[in-house]
Amino acid sequence: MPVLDKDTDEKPSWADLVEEGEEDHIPPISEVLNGDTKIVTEFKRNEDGKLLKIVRTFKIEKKQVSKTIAKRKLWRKFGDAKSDGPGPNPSTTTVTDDVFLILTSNKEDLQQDNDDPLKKLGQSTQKIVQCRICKGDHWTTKCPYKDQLEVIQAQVKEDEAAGAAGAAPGAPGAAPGAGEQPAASKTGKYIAPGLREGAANRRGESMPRSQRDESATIRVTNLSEDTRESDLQELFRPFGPISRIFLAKDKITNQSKGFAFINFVHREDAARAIQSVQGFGYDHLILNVEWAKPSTTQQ
DNA sequence: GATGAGCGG
Repeated sequence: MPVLDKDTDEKPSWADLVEEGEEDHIPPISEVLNGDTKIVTEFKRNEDGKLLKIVRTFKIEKKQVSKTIAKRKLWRKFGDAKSDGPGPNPSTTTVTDDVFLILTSNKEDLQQDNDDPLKKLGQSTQKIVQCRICKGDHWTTKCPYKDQLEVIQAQVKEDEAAGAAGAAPGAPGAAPGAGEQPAASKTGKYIAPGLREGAANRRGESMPRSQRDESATIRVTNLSEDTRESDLQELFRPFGPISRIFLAKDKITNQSKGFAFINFVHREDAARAIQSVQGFGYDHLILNVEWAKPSTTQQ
């Protein structure tokens, strides 16, 4: 900018004045290129006023520098480095190794990511999920053997409790980590106590179904769009304790879909609710209430 | 006229 240039030319900064005063007879820093070596010669005055010549030799690695970056060498320096020559001043600047950024969104990388799973699947379009129980291609929670697993877990828990109480003579695996190995079959595969030969079938004895009890769930349809969960709560509370209310809503718009599920604690209460609220006029609409079918994901 | 959502790995 011409205006700035004028200013700086006419009124050098205090720092520059001091520098100039000190440097009156000091030759400027110079760089000489000699093949792949750069020799930088600098003169300095030490504390005693003696002139020192500092020669630094740099080995230049041949690199491809883009034109845009090379142009920066021509930029006018400012501040304390105003009088420095082009390029980095070795007395104030350390040039380190290049740091390369690894861009993970690289197209090639993405391509590779796509390739790998395909290889794994052996060109099939199979789902990638694998059941931990039976190795089938469904989630573990959807496994047909899941109930059995529940029994195993329940049995293990029971045994742990029995062992901790110090009772139950002959109960194996008193506590995990007690140095005792769990009982193993001839094949070395672990078999839960409840499933071992001679064990009584105690399926479902101690553990309640992990799934929500849907036997006391009713479905309410023909709700007006501005019905809220709290409204349903008020409407059905008189019949008995409610464990859950689900009002179907559009995930994105949050708009009510006009039907809801009410989980009562007691099935009798649910039955009475159906009896009473069925055909009930609510918000200019007539409600429809009936037993809910188990949800799609219920087993 | 509509039978929920989302969690894992």
